[in-house]
Amino acid sequence: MSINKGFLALNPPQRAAAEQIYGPVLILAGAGTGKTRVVTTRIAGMLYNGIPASQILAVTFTNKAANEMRERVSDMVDEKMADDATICTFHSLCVRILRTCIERLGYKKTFSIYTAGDQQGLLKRIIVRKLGKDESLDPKMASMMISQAKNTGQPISDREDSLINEVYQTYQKELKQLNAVDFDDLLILAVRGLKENPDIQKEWQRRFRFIMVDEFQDTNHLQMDLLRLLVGQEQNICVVGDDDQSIYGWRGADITNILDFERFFKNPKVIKLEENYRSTNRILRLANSLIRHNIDRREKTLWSSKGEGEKIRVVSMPDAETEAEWIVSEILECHRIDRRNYEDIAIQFRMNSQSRLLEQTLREAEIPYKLIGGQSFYERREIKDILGYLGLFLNHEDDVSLLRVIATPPRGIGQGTIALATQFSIDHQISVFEALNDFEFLASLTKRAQNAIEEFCEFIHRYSDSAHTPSANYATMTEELLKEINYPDFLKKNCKTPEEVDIRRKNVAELIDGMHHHFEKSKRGLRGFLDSVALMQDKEDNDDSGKGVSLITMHAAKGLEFPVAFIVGVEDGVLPHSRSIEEGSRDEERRLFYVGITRAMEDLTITWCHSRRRYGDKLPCQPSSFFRELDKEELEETDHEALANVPVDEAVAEDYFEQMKQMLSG
DNA sequence: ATGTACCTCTTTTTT
DNA sequence: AGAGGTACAT
Repeated sequence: MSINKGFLALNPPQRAAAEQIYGPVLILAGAGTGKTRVVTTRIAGMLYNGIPASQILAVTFTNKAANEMRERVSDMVDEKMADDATICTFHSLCVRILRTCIERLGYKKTFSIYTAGDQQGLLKRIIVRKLGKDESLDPKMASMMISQAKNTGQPISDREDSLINEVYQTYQKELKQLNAVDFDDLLILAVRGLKENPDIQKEWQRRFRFIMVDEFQDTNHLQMDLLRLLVGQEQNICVVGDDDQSIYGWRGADITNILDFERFFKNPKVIKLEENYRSTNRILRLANSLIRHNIDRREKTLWSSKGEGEKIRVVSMPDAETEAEWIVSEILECHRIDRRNYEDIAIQFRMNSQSRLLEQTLREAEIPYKLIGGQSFYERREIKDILGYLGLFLNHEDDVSLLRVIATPPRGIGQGTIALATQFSIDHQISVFEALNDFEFLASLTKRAQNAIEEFCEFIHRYSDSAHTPSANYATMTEELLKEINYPDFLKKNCKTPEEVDIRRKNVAELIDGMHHHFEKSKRGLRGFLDSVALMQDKEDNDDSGKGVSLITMHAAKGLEFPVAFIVGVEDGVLPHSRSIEEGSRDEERRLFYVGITRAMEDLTITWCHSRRRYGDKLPCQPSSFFRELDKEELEETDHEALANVPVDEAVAEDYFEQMKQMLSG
């Protein structure tokens, strides 16, 4: 699309938002109101008007969103014109800042980025060391509390001598010794780097004259600090968001950033986008009726010119098994009769564990599906193993990676030896790798263990050398590495089924492919590859490129749209989730449901179950209390019993006949 | 050092 | 019901 056509395609408020490039701008963009179109047209327009791309910064939350934005901008202007614009996530922006100035904060330039998995591994070790085997503190819980403390700047506990506080202190100290930072540190350190070094701050301020932020309702306190440090005198900041879609409060997102935007940036131009281009009016009215029950919000009323549409079906089910089977039969009918593509259909749920049953049922019906979210590609064991090796090559202080790979595959260094090395490293305040290279430590071991360790160290040193050579092809190096440690055999041994071997092999091959690709495309070397991998929490390469029905959490569905949508398991305790009720975040659950509803373009079906398996046994359920808040006018409520007694639809029968004929003639 | 059998805990949501 | 971790046996 050309830039002129781009502007012509915008409605008046959208165009106003795209044309206002100076001063603070707040765009309140309701669901489906074309905010991405506005942002991309805005950037393209700036480029077209001669603003150098290098002065433009657009920040998103996911890599997927960043890539999409870059592509759409490129489509509108001359190729290459957009190349110099910085379009990236908050976290990768911070990495870019830190790779140039982290030494001023007392870290080494070679620092590693720890993912959630690495972080929990470290926390677990600390907790076990402090409390012995019967740890009474869940590492996951600890990581959440630490993240909370880091993001809000509040103390982690009201008591300074509390266990969690001690764990937190130790964790932070050890991270630094490991020459590693976690996700939250990326933000904290970048903010500190800018705050404490006015020269650096000036440099980045000068660099980005125009700043844009997508999904602004998801920003937390630190991200706001970062933005305020980056925005220069001219105050050219434009944020886009929807307070009604703020669903990441549990991760520290601060909804007041958008509700009180004026407090941070004076006299902003506020533009509301309320024309929805996605859904029928029935769907929008249903969504409006629900979200009205939230008090603290910027009033918006979505409308569309898409007509009324069908009523929203609410169906009650005896149990989740029946629910899955019924939805599958609906999907089949939708595909065969209405000639819908499977890609047009999504099943949304509150928690990932709900997907299992749906997956199984879809598989049995031979309907293709893609599971979006779930375990990230980079969290898979085989991938973590390989990345562990590579991370260790670049950062010998990275104990977490070392401990991960030292016995993977086993090489004659057993648990006992590893425990001794860890203890020695703690006693002498050195890394485990240094301990393994320490003469005094080696002398305390059996000859056999000494040999195994010596061989391991030689191996690490050898690969570290080539890993540090910038011109060396790290993809090829990794292939050699895998051959040398005989990883394929190790994989085969550790898989239960041949299919599993196949999947894991494919994953490894995909990783290597990715490395080759990165090596040819990017100049940032192995470190750059590992950085981008660590920040690739979202799963864009994963599954959403495939074909089929989408299985997706409502969180992951934000920003997507589907002609036909199902929301399953809408019961008290699931949506709203029981944990959220305890935490008093019912409003956020309501917004989550709102997000789910507004994904639907034409057809929306909501189901709930009278009973559901939990931890193995069946428990009775109540329909979600949110049903009371929905406008009954837009609903068509039935239960499964009633539906099951309806005779086979004539159209269905006809379709089967048609299929038979095709089979016979084909 | 590796494999097996039992035991535990799990279910929010994820950059 | 399933996964992952631990303990014990080989």
